[in-house]
Amino acid sequence: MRSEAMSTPIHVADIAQYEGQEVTIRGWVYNRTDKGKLTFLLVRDGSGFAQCVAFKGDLDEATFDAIRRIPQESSVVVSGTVRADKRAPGLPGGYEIGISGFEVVQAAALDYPMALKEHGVDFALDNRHLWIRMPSQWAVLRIRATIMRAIQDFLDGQGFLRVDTPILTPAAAEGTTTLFETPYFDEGFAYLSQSGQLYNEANIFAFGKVYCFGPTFRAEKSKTRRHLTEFWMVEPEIAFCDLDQLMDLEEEFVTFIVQRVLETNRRELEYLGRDLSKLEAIKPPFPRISYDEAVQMIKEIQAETDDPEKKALLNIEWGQDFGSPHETELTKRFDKPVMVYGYPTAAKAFYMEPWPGRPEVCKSVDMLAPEGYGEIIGGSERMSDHDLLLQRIHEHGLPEEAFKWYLDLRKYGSVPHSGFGLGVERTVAWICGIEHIRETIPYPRTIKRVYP
RNA sequence: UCCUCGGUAGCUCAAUCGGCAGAGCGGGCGGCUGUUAACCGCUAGGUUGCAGGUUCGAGUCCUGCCCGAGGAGCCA
Repeated sequence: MRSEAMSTPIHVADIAQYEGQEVTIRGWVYNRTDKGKLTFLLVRDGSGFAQCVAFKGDLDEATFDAIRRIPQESSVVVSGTVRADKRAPGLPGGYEIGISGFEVVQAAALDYPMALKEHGVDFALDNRHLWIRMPSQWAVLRIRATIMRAIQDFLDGQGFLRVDTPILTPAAAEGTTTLFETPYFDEGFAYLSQSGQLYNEANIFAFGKVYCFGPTFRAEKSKTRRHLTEFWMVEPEIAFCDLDQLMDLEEEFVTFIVQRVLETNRRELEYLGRDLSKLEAIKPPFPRISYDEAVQMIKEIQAETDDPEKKALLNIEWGQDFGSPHETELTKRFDKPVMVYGYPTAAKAFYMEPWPGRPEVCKSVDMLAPEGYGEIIGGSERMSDHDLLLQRIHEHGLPEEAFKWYLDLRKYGSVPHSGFGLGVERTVAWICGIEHIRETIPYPRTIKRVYP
């Protein structure tokens, strides 16, 4: 056995740079295949997966025997010579290590529960702490990290200042959604934030362009593949910005994120089987259609549908918000995210600016991802007039006292301003092309799950 | 909260009309120099979600309950 000190410690991701050299990797045995006098170990080290090959004739008996018996997921230190071989699986793959030295850090217990095949969702999630070792989950979470980074790089590069907003907040800001409640000393109760937007609006008057980026909580009993009770949202807010400028920003932002993932994680996308051409097509301009046009399109789609069940689901009258079936059918007509603007005022939050000359419509915009992934962005131009905002607060039955500071923003130098929120997990699901949003966050929280 | 589907070995699933509880993977033992979730032989492994009921006999039929899934509503 050659001394480990003689070989270079490397990360599997860089394996191609070391062809012909003696190297050492430290990691875990993802899979083992025995073949007579030959044993293949697929070893992962966090940066990638590399095949290591042991040939009985090259090793002393004790070492070969140790390799042959090493249980799946054991932690190991492997040294050997890197060689190119087209047959070698792995990520990146195409290179393998001919084993000359082998050291066991810990032999894993034999009852490792994750098989190298499909698992039911419930079992996989019960074992999420182990599931993340699988290459599919590893790929998704690496792409998620790229997206988190791209979000910050884009906004920082555009002159936005990250200003953090509180997670513990006073009573419901919008009064529409159910919030998680927690006892708060002598103050009664505090609530986990569902949005940093109202604080962002205060922050732009100090910093111009800001964003907040953090976890968000919704206590709604939503049981779908698009919902989590804890999810991440980035919310930019911009002073002196109208709805058109907001849509310009949104499409540049989403394009930047998608292109960054294509540059950084091509390998991961390919492993996931993502159709890269669909992502490469994501470039401005994105289609922009009014709510009025969208309703018209949905009615046309409904008329063309033969399936009576689908026909019923697509029922819509002007004034109603879109449900998931409407969004799905609408986005199937486009190969880029589509921006739907000008929703009915009654269907949206109280703080949205009315459409000039059409008070029944407001200056809101939702961005719907293609391929049926649904809404990834909700945004609007915010109401800038103090008296109208106060009227809306009353109309919505909201406590004026709680909004005193928010109304102040319209007293001391009010300006037209706009902002939006982008849901990170839905964006990850769309870019990765995966079905369940719960695979896009390391430890998903749903109505039925807070473990592990 | 409502609708639909599901719960059988550690995992993924099968079990015909109500008639002996099965397979593959994973584990153990053995074989094979190129495996890609290898393959071949042998082997261990069961409170069929829970509680009742019908029946000579229930994984299967009936009643109630528990748990899970994804869809509606709500939203990102």
